[in-house]
Amino acid sequence: MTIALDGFDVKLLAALQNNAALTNAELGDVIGLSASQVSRRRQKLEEAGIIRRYRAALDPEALGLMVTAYVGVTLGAHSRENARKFRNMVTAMPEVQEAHTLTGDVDYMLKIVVPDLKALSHIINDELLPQEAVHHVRSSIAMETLKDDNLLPLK
Amino acid sequence: MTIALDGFDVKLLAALQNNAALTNAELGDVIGLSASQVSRRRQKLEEAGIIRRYRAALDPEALGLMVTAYVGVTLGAHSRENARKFRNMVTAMPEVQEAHTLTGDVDYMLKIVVPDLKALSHIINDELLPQEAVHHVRSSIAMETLKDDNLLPLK
DNA sequence: AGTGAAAAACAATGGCG
DNA sequence: CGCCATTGTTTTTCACT
Repeated sequence: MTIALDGFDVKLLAALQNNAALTNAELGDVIGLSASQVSRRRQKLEEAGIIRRYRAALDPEALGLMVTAYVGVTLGAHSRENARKFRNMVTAMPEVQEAHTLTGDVDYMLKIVVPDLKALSHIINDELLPQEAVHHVRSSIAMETLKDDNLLPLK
Repeated sequence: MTIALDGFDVKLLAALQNNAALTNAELGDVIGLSASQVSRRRQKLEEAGIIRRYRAALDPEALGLMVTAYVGVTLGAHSRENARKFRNMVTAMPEVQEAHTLTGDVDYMLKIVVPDLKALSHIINDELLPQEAVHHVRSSIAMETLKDDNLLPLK
């Protein structure tokens, strides 16, 4: 399942994560390859799972999603069962964009996107805090987003 | 530039952010519309900027990017010029996936993806801290990522 | 606002150098 | 890996409701 990537592959991946709407011929122009070779390499990269999926990136504000927040969650009683329930819950919540366990004094960091502060308050007070495992929640609201492209750095 | 979205549009956007590789005919099956209507609506949504771009989502680990970190940055001397330089710098850094100004005691939160801890250390010590505006940096490393799909919640 | 069919563009494959 | 030709799909446009 693993694969050796050469310079063409890396360039192709970089181009595709920037703009997956390019045709194989256009991609070929950018990276210096023929369209048919681009097609073959793409298939390999998709099969190998290096390209996970293709996605449309949407404008949150145009969809009324005005609030992005980072929510740090500290768990209290570290029972396996409660922790498991908490993890299942955040994974299933559509407002949770990202969820990671972190080093440091906060157990989990959630990135949450919602229409307004009322919706954020609802999530914190009515969904997160009632969980048995949750001891403490601390939210910070993004006032300004300088960058949010989530483009991986490819050399 | 603004547009009225009906139920078809919302379903179409939801389907496209999940999987932009679907053909218009497949999308039509999912949302209950003919391929030609899907094509017309897509064009509208693209022109209106609601669909910002199409992207390939890549597997970070397959590309050797093993470390995700959240770095909170506190600025010291709040001179406009130093803050501007800081903002330009983080915006230009490819390792910075996201950068937001936050409410609370941390001025900026950066999501950073790098190959290893050495690269993270380099960014913090040799790029961030030498900036005049930067007073304090605190990094937390993601030990486990439960969710990282960045799919917007569409009702 | 929608369908269905035609025309144009594109992707994917195979053969050859 | 480039180039070319072929085939099948897909997108887009058009006529019509």
